[in-house]
Amino acid sequence: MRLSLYPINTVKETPSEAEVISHQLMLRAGLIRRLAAGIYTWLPMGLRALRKVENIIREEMDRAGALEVLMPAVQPAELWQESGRWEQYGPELLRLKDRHDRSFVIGPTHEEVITDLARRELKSYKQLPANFYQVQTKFRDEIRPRFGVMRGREFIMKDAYSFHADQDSLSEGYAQMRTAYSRMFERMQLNFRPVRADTGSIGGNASEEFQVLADSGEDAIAVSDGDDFAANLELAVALPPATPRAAPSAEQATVATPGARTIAEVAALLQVSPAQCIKTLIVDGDDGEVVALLLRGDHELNTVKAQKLPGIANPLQLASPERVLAATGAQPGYIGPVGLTCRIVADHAALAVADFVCGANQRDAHLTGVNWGRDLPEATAADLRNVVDGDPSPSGVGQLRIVRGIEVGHIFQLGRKYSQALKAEVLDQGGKPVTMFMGCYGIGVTRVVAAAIEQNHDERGIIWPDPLAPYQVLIITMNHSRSEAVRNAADALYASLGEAGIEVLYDDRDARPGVKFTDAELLGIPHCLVVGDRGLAAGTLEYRHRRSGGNEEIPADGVVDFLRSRFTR
RNA sequence: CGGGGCAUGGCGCAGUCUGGUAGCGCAUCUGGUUUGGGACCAGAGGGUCGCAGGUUCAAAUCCUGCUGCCCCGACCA
Repeated sequence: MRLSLYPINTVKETPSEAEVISHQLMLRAGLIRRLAAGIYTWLPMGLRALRKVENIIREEMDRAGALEVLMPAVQPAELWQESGRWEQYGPELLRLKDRHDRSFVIGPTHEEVITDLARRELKSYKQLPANFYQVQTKFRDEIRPRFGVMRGREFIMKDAYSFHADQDSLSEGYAQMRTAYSRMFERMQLNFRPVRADTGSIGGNASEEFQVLADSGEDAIAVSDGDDFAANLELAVALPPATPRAAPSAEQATVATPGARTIAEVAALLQVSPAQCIKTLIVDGDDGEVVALLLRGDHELNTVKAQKLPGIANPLQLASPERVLAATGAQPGYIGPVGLTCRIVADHAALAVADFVCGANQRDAHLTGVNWGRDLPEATAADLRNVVDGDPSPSGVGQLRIVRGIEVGHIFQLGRKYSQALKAEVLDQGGKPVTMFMGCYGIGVTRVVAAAIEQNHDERGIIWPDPLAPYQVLIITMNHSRSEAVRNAADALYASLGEAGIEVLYDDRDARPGVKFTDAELLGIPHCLVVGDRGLAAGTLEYRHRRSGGNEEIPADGVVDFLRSRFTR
């Protein structure tokens, strides 16, 4: 591809709408353009990168034995009514009517369609297991699309669905997909982690997210620095402290703390660390009563964990101030566990504090020197908090670090939720109908491109990993219009690299060197060859490596072999 | 959906408070000089100032309504 024939310009100014780096660079480098909120056109340069991602995914899906299909984006409402999601899905599901007033949806996902296909086509256990996938445009009417293509409303997803006669086969298929996913992201040279995830409302036995690590990521994940353990923050287990609680050394006392309601205020006023305080949260129980949840002052409640406790309302709901007053005799800010009559559940860490500070259950007062067992009964222990940096890893090896990630893939075992709703059955060996087990495996293809940039850039622009680069090599000419020798040499080089099967972008514009170098860095093509009169005289070319910034003179003969030795794929 | 903000040429912005008929940088086009890190000179084109009403002799500017977009929050197989 000759840049002189490429009509789309790069841009110096950062468009004001772009907040994250990948979005800024994608606009500036001319990979995408916005059409409406969360809806983007992929320009040629961006599309080539997108195709690279798609093709790696296809190759690995095929290798894992999956079969590509293409399902419709527009789906009849009846299928969604049959699965129950017509009611459940909410406004994120884009609904529309055709001219006959029949209801349709623009598919945000394809469980219904694929399950419908499976129940029509799959009749016998002998046809199982089967795995169908597609690379296709989805639409989800996100509340707040943002970060460009990272969280768009329309996006391209690879979604795969596997069908099995029993749970064992599903587990096996799931494991295969897990392997395939790891291979894909490794081939893309992304720094990623498979992360244990909450199965959420969908249920099922196992679920993992594939997270590309990046500071701008929307998800917090806990990773061990000692092994490959990684879990979504919602799910990461906080182990009970290894050291036993210290013996009481202070007497319980009531102190006046007028106006101090938060842990930070109380700790500052009393000159203690937040870790010496215990905070008490009153939430609704599932029986009309309230429950007190206790956390160490420096810890945060993990709502997913709390919600799973028996006796707690789901979804988790903080009790109203009136109910708090009725249950404790005090207002939020001055509540403590001493003397409470409601059920009390304490985080392991909260139970490990001696001589702690807590609310006194009366206005403008707190208690100090409080001790479990002596001043109040030992409470029920549970894991209630978010893990924090430095917590021991649940895997038993290493400490946890909290990092941020971009969820690019999600695999999970659906079980029979959809196959039951849509009656997708096959006959087993005994000729009896059995409901199929399903697995579901997604990758946000468009999001992967943004994530790759998020992880691979510098202040000058994109640094494509070799396998994702729109082009492998960029040729830049110096003095293009004036030097016939340069032009001829570069044309010949362009032709020969092309013949060698290398994907080449050729900057043959009549532009100043600075313009070309700056664009080269913005576009991020990994390998660059500079053709100029200087080198031609000596029979050399200048080779530049985008990532390392390296710069070397190489013999013009044997460029192809030289480049191949530098490709990292 | 709640809170905040923005809307002026392709992009980034000024002008709005204090009404007087639109400007800067980048980009684009023409000619010339330049050419190994975003050149310079001269010239040119391009905007019903988001839309609709209203006030006024006069509205980008004041008032009302609407629309779109951005940010924060709630939400997110």
